[in-house]
Amino acid sequence: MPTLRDVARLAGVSISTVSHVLNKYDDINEETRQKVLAAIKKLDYHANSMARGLIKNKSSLIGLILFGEGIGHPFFHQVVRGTIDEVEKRDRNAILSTVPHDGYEAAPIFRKMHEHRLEGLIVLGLPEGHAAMARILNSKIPTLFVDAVVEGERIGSIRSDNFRGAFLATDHLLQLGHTRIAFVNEASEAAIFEERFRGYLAAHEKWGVEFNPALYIKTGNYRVEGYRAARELFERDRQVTAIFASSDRLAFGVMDELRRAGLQVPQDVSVVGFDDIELACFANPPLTTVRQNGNLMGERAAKELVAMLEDPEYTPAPILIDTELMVRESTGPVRGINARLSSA
Amino acid sequence: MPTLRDVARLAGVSISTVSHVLNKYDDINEETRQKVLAAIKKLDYHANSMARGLIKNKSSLIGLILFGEGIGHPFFHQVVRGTIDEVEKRDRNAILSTVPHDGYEAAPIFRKMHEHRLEGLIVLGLPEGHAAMARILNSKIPTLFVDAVVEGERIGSIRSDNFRGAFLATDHLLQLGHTRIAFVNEASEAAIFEERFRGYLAAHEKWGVEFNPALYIKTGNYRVEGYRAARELFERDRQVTAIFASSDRLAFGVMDELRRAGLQVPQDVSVVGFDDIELACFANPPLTTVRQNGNLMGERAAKELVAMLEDPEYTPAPILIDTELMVRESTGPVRGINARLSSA
DNA sequence: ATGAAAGCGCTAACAC
DNA sequence: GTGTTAGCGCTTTCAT
Repeated sequence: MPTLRDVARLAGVSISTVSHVLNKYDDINEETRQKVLAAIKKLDYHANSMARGLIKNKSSLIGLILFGEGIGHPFFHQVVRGTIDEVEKRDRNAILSTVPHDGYEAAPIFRKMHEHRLEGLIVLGLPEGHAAMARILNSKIPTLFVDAVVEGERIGSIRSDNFRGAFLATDHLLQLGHTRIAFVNEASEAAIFEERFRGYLAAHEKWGVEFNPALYIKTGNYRVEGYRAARELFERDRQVTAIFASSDRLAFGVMDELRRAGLQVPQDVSVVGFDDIELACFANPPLTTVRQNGNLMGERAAKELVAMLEDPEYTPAPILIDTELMVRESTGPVRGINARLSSA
Repeated sequence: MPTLRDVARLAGVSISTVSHVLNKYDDINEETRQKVLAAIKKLDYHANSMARGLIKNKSSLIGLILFGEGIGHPFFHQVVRGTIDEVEKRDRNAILSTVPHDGYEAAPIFRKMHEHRLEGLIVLGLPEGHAAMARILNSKIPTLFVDAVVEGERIGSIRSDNFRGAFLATDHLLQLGHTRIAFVNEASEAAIFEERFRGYLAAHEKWGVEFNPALYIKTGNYRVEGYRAARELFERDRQVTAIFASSDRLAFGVMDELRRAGLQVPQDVSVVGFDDIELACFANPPLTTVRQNGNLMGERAAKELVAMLEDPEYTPAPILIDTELMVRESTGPVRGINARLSSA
């Protein structure tokens, strides 16, 4: 690979002149500039970012750390895509790392994070209370957390308006006349699920419908767990007419069980999800769900992180991204299902 | 951030002694070594990989370039995950880049690839004949192509055994008594789709069933296109009893249309997909499909690429990953559907 | 407007 | 065993 020296030699100028041309200083004679440019082109010269980074003490590298399922989670890959594209636009690069599960040895990631002098971090899916949190905060690297509520200097966070999303979903069901609305929530300490629960509660309050604890189930985040949750639900209370799940995946699991039990959606039971993953509109029936704009979240995350990097004084306030209820065909007006259930 | 110098000063030794400790040379007195290690720990020292890379002329960075849908494609994120994990194990880092579509200005990516002195490239979803191919080959950077057949020095490629997968799928249908088996194939110049077509043909030949060109449809890679393809198929020939789609997504689209037309799967029409994405087993009915082991492909890709980086003489032969037919409930024995169709 | 030279943090060849 | 030193490719004063 050619170096500055080679370019300088070919152009018949000094090394620093070439550097000035490269860095667009305006103190170079146009003629000289052209000579240099020609040499650069001829040699197919590309500045060595390691040398540049070494002297400027900047790597231009941003770490994208995915905890848990990460990229496998249908919602996260929207975020990842949004992030990557934005990071690239801002002339930086994203280094991807995954921390599959809690027990996983995350130390190598932190080592690399320091060795490569990552300028900033974007963190997805970090479970509340995970040991990594302290290490990240401790690193003093500007970080943007997606879907986690963290505050601190040079720390940003972004999440959907989960409260409003869940409120909208529940309100929609109440409006359709449902009063026995179950909520299948992901059992995680993460604030976002707590927020969704509060939205569910708030809608009940608005309509003066009392919350029935038997209708609240906490579970995992896989489809089968939605399936099992629905089963347990019907064991607890056979009169449920609507189920709100805290993710589309869980909602699909719920529908699996409903189908197995011979119940029709939405005639017998209405179902609402959360996320609006690609599949939601292809489900049978198409799923009514709360849309999270993952791409936008990824973009904003990258944008705010880069803003922090470019202004050492800046710490963004927590960012809330609008959610939107997508009404499709898995929800309908309440209808008695008692007859069918008791004869089943 | 502390430097080698700081460590050396604190430990009361020279800079090169510290370097030797770091690089695990065995010519250091144990006592000295401990002093140095203590200083490193105390200062929380982390070697600067830019300085190291500069001198060693190695960035330890691998570019993961996603063309088209990339990460959004349900099959690719398995591959991405496999790649990332393996790359990390081998003490390198993956830089992610996306080239959303053909018209997209890919130049910045190539610039960065050179500036960061990427040691190797893993390329996913590069369409046949894309302009980027020449630039990649031209860069002389060792590259591993996933799902593309490319040969060249320091170039590797990996793909599923598409021929066998398609053969197995078609053979399965023929064995069930189907003879009018449509094939909905992604219309791409990519060799992998050609291979699947050949597998389809080969199974026909094995059973002495003649290929009917009217039953072969080329289309896009989105679900709606599977939907439309199925529609066109029935306009061409109402006696189709089985449909093989070149991706699960297309298969889902096909099933959408079947459902709309009031046809039962598999009683009226059998459907087989390709990929075995997470969703396949949750479809209704669960989809019979050809499994591609994306994770394994990602891992192998990373492994082979790193092998190339570590041995400058090595160029791997094209790699074929086994495919497997997952028989689920979307396929069943033939049954006449003529009656239903003509009365429809 | 251009060049000489110092030095970013590290490795490696060579002294001692 | 340990230290000295040159230099990786670049940016950046500071001269001229």
